Amino acid sequence: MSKKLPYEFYNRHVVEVAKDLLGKKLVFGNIAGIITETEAYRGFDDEASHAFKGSTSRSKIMFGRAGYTYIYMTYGMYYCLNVTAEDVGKAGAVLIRGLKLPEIHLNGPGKLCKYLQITKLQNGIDLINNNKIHIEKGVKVEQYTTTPRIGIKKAVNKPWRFYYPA
DNA sequence: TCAACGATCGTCT
DNA sequence: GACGATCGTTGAT
Repeated sequence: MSKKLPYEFYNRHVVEVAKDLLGKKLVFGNIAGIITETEAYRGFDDEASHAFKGSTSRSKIMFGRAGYTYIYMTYGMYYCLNVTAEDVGKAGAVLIRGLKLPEIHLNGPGKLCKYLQITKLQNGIDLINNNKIHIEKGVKVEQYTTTPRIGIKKAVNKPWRFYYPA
């Protein structure tokens, strides 16, 4: 039996998906860790989202099916790992900002992708039907903290960042 | 074609 | 607390 999270987990409001991803187990090839920090980005009603102004060659994956990787380069130096959410036509993505590994706690999306060797080659991977790269049921999260998102200049008041002490 | 900008991070003050 | 590195994406010519 598979422990992979089903399509129904991702095909919900992106804020709900972001909260529920806390404590889940991200499997990325030979590396696996617990997700400790996420941020939600939503099309149309979220000015800070890449998808706010509609679908582009970069953001079109956010408008597609839920449960896919969305990876992009930022500041010319770092990649960021996202997981798409919500139904086809409704853009949504959850930025994975923190990951707890047995040997190290990765804080920050750039460091996380550097450590996991994530590049845009891994963009658009189906997490529901992939045995190397997917997300599984993890640990129970007793409580978590909600704050505004980090590193953006638009929609700074939206409390769509979630994390818990690991 | 081209110029401005950015969901970051390490380093310097 | 402030700043520079570095380059793909975007929207304007």
